[in-house]
Amino acid sequence: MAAQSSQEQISAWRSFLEVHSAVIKALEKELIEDQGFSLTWYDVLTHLSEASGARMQHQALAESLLLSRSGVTRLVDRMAEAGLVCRESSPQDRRVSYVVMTQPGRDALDRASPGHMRGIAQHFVRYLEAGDVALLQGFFSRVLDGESGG
Amino acid sequence: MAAQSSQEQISAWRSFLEVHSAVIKALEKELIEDQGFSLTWYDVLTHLSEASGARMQHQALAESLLLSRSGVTRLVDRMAEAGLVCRESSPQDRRVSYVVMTQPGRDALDRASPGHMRGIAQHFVRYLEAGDVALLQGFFSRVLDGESGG
DNA sequence: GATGAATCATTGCTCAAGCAACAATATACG
DNA sequence: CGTATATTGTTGCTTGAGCAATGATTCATC
Repeated sequence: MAAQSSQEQISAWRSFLEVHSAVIKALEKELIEDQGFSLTWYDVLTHLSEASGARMQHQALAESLLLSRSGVTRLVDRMAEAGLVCRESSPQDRRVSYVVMTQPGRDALDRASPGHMRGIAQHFVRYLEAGDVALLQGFFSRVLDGESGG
Repeated sequence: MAAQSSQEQISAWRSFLEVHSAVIKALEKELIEDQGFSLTWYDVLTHLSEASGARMQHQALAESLLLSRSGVTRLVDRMAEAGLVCRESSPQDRRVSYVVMTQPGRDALDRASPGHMRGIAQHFVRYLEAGDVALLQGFFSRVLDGESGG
């Protein structure tokens, strides 16, 4: 690794940023045009749909979404007003309140999913060549392992 | 490519997002602690330092930074107030105003750069293994080529 | 040369997110 | 038990960004 040009590595980092920005903007635009909600909302619905009972604590949701707790509070406010989720307080611990996906939330996710998956395929996955996936996953895993622990 | 699991590809996309978030947050935190300004400011200074005459039109800066023009207007407002850049109107075309890096801006970039490069190395580059850079660059280039044109 | 269309930067407004402070509740420890 | 500490979600405040509308200027076409 030491022999590689630092220039190229920095350039890879910059490209990483550009790719992220370009792809995110394309996906967000499509999602909003098609379904009227943002990638963040989609993310919430996805995480809820994968959670047991379609419910998560605010805290856990914040960690999953890489958002602050206050951010999640307001995010859930908006999504609850739109009817996609609702809150339920826990009987065991009266501090916590769960975010629960409603049926309209499930419907919204089902409606949005195919198009969004197509978007990911079109703006990201289609540029992957044979072997890229494994290598990317390896790299990403190393980063996430390393960064989560410090 | 068609034979690859769609599941794995989506997973790669998700990891991409997580990596971006984790690394950006780490770098931003370090930069603010060390120098008191954000990644966006750093980006502005970098782009200016690479431009001929250390000057760019708002328009060009917006495109480079992948930001809106109004965003750039306010961004430059703040950076000008901090003394890192200043504006100069063009005599040829009186609509355009250039953003010019000041000496304090150059100094700030020089102070920030080594630490930031170290940060990129530590949070991103160090996880690259032999061959990763070329392959990543290939992939990123394909994405950027494809996405810029449509 | 004059008039309509396009381009550039700015401004008003809104929105989404973070931080710090807070209130309510739970846990630990004497 | 009772008190100190920690945790959970919320709120006030600030910040940074985008969209749409605006004003100033340039370009194009007649």
